[in-house]
Amino acid sequence: MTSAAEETPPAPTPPQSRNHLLAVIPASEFREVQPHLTTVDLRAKDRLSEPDRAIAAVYFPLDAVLSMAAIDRDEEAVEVGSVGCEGMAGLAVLLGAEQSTSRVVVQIGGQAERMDAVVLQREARRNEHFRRLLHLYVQAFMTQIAQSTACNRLHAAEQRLARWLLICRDRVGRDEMPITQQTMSVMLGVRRATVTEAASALQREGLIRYRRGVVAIVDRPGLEAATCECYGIVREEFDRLLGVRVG
Amino acid sequence: MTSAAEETPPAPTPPQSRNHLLAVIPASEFREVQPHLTTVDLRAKDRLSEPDRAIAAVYFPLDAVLSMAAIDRDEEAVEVGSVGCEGMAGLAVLLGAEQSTSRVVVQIGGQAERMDAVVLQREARRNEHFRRLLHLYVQAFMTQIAQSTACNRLHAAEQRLARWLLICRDRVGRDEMPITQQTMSVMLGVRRATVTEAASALQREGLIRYRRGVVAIVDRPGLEAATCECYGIVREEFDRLLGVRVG
DNA sequence: TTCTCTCGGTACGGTACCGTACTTAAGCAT
DNA sequence: ATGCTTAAGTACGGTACCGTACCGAGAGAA
Repeated sequence: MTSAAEETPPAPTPPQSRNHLLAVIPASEFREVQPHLTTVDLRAKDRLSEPDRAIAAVYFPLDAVLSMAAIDRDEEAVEVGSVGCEGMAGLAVLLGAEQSTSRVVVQIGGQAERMDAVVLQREARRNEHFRRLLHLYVQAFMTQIAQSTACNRLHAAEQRLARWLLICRDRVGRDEMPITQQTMSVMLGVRRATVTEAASALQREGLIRYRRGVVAIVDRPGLEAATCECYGIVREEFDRLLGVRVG
Repeated sequence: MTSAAEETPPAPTPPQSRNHLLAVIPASEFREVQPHLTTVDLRAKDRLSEPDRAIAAVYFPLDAVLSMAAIDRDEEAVEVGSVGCEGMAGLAVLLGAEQSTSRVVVQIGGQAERMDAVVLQREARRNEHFRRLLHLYVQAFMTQIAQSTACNRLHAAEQRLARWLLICRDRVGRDEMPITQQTMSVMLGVRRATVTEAASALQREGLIRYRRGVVAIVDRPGLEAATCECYGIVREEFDRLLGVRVG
């Protein structure tokens, strides 16, 4: 979205999709997949799949951000990974499982392409590039979860909040994000009061700015310096595997 | 290993392999895969793959237990998942990535079947059941990591130690395990002193017994009651996906 | 306007850890 | 036996969280 479209020469072709996975498969395969995609509007807090219930469809976010969360039986949830325009939610379907133990919720509302679960399985079988790309995404997503496992054990709340904000920013593609401290506290697995303390520290350092229900990143390099290496490790791995140039 | 083998009728056929993934694929496919397997002896602390280095081979443990660990750049490691006779180490290869950001170390020495990385890719392509099974294992392994992400955030060291011991026991198939508190502290991402405290609490409660370098589970149901639900959630998911009846 | 609801700031005691460091003891080799 | 190496127990002050609770303020609705 450049502000002066007529100055820059037109891109060779406009991307097939705002979702990166759909954008980079060959045009011939995209044409096979496209008829099975439905663009849907997702609202924050919508639940797209529940633990131990069949997954009806997979989602390729365009500008929505989804969150995969593991839950305790008392509904206590912690985010294990997030999905934006770089990926797809519903990997269990791809891997031949019809359900998973985690929940997918919409974290930031927006659009996504929806595809029926059985259609995904069929298309992944038929289209080699699509299948390969999705498999690489599985590996990238595992990297994300694995790093969070370590991060949750080793790093302080302020660092993890900084990481979470950076990840979210990359997914959503904007510096300003509609999100409450309550939501962040659930994602990070800490008290809301801890988020307040960490967020006000980051604001005091001039890295973010926030008001009721909205957080904005004002100094991205500074925020990257304030977070742990987990952010960079995962980001580089996404880049290496998928060539995603997010953010 | 029953003590009176002559009393029980012989099993219909002896299993193809002590590794569950290799055991349950059809005989015809196993015959294709078998020539590419090499049984190797692994010693504790051996490293089978390193972050950001090409993965040369995948491993199907027979009685060894492997550990996948995410690492901080200061060599600080935390376990993100473990692999025993129910699984395979080297999933990145299966998914088309030639490396991953984590390290695989031998946690408990023993035997494993080794298969060349490129051979695995070829065999997975050729043998449908093998491929499907491995994909289900990827999903199960992701579940394991995801649950650890939450567990590391929500549960106390004593519960997590109990869970770790149960998982390890299931993998190794024996109640007595050669493992030091130092090792456990790294796996759990806590101080050794914290492991000492948690382990002596479990011993005081009569759930485990240990001496220098060896831990034994003496009351498995009790230990299951002492751990968090994460253990059961992951175990049930392995069972559901792979029909693994471990332990 | 005012009402209501949700969001964010703050406080207070409690605790489960942490880093560090020293001691004791087990197992092994000489 | 003797020593050496490594595992495990213990201690002590410090801190980053926790649970809970209350309060003020922003924002949309009446």
